[in-house]
Amino acid sequence: MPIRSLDNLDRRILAALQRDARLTNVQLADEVGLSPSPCLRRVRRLEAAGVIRGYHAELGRSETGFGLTVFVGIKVERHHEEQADAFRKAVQALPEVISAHLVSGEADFLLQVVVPDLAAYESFLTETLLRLPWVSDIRSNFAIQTVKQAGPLPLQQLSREESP
Amino acid sequence: MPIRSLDNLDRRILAALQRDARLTNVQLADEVGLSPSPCLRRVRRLEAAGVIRGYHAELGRSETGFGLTVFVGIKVERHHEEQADAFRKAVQALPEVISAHLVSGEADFLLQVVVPDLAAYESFLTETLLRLPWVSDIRSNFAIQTVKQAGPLPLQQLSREESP
DNA sequence: TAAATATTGGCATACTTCGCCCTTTTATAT
DNA sequence: ATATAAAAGGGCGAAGTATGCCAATATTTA
Repeated sequence: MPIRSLDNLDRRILAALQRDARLTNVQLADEVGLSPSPCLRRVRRLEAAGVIRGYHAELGRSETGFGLTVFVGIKVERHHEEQADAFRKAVQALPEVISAHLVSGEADFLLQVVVPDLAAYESFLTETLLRLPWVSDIRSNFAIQTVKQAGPLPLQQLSREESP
Repeated sequence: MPIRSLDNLDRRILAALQRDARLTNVQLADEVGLSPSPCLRRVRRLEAAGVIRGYHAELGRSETGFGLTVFVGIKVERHHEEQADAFRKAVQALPEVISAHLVSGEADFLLQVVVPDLAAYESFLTETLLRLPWVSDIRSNFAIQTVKQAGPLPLQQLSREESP
């Protein structure tokens, strides 16, 4: 599907939709300098190619009752592939975990967890995380202050020569 | 502005828009069981109250040329408030940093950085991060695999009694 | 340079948004 | 209980939007 890479118009479309996913196609077309028809076709193509993975409302965490964000480093016992896979699936299924990565360094996995408060985190830690199999160590790092959140991918940093 | 807290309809609206921010108001109204008018009024109210902070396209990272995600722990020299503030502003202004939190634990700040590749990260590290004032230690944790990304806030976990 | 291919723009129809106003429900005070 | 006030829901219509189709234009390839 993704036959060619992104040209300048694509990047401008992506940047605009990343900033405001509810732009009408007419507004978007106007902003990037196309008429609505080709603009919409490009958007559909980007969606089909997996460049655009979805459109999401960004919600205020404290406003929605998630007062606490915790970054959790988890070490697992030297993983055979099977175990690692089971662990990943288990983590993926936890609603409180909003992002999770296998990482290099101190921890094996780095999770971002959102909960209403410390009490909720305590339950989650003891009743869920600590009960996951193969977990050998857990370090909880509490977010004290949010400096930046949900920043856009810096498309303008890409070399301007992706599609000559 | 936020006079009352979220009722069940609000939560269903938020959940729907978090899943798909491009739902038409008619679709959304249908999904939550309202007619379009009151539905739109609720959405506008949620926006005005800061519960909905924006609508964003989620982009594929590798598809857009950001092959490398790095979680960076930064220690700063014992901070007076002024320094901490300057540091926060500096970090906020870096496009490569898509999220940043002041955290408890090992590091003082935890940054999520996206770059095209290791070469780009090397430049960013040496030319930007290491030149920030008051930095005493930097640990780079490379994302090897993404287990979950941009998960929705788990609204269904909230006690169903926020607004009786 | 010609043909093939991809991309753009215009147009028309169906659908959507959103202000206005009325009805219904819920809360408050006797 | 009942009256009253306040809040929320629903209907309607004008203006704006989405999107398929087709012709015109630009780009690539042989």
